[in-house]
Amino acid sequence: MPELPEVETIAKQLDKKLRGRTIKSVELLQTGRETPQGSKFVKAVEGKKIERITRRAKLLIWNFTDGSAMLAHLKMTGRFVFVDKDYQLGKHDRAIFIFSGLRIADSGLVRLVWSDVRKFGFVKIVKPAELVDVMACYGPEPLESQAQELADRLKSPKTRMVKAALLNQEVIAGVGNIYADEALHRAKLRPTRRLGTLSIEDRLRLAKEIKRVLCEALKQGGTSANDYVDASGAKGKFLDFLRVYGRKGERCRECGTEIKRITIGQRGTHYCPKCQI
DNA sequence: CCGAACCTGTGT
DNA sequence: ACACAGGTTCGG
Repeated sequence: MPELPEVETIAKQLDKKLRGRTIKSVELLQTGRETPQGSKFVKAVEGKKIERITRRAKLLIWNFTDGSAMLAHLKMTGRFVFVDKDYQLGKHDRAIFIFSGLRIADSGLVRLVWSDVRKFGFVKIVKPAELVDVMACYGPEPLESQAQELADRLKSPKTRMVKAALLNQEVIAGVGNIYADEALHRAKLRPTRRLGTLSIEDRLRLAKEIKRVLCEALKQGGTSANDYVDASGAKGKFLDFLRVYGRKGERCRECGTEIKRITIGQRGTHYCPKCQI
């Protein structure tokens, strides 16, 4: 589900609410997607003080004051949502985190629920050294990099389709299926184009559009195409601004041509056959 | 490189 | 019944 704008939105909300707090207790409702497993996980997180909560690629990073961290990947349907004391447990809830210092008077939000319908997501406790490795294994952060640096990442392998390259987190971090399609439309490039066929201008234009679309989506709190909600349970508002994603059969907002849908790397891929060459 | 796998839910 | 869903990893 969430890509960079959605994960960033959640990271900021969690950071604002939880920075400086201590994880008082954790209730594991369903085991199997946490590391270490079961009671070891509970033992590893309880009592940890949160220094700050950040994002790298599509990973949420809960930095603890002792240098260790909890990584959380939401994959397709993962959620972190603040709930009040009257919250009724849902079928797909995996854990509830309770934080010290949070009172009912604090806008009534006392607990954070981690849920995940499809169970692809995970949380993992890592030591400082492993955290360094994880941070280094991804490509550059698009919102913190110059367009030229991103453009340079899109040179090779020459035979790779540009859409596939955009989905590879080692090339550029945080771009997923929605924003790959949207950036390619804005840059007027077919998703099937091979990297080797892109001119210097093409790559720079694409890099700029990647930055632009991610920035605009972030301002709208991300895109709720299916299940996505932020930590307050609210949907993202960028859906209304999408130009191709999920618009198969509808008219291109630029030229009126019918939006096509093809499959690249087992992912639905949307584009305008007239605007995108 | 491609397809399958991990899962559940929803829409046609 | 079948296609499809914001992701990633693994095997062939």
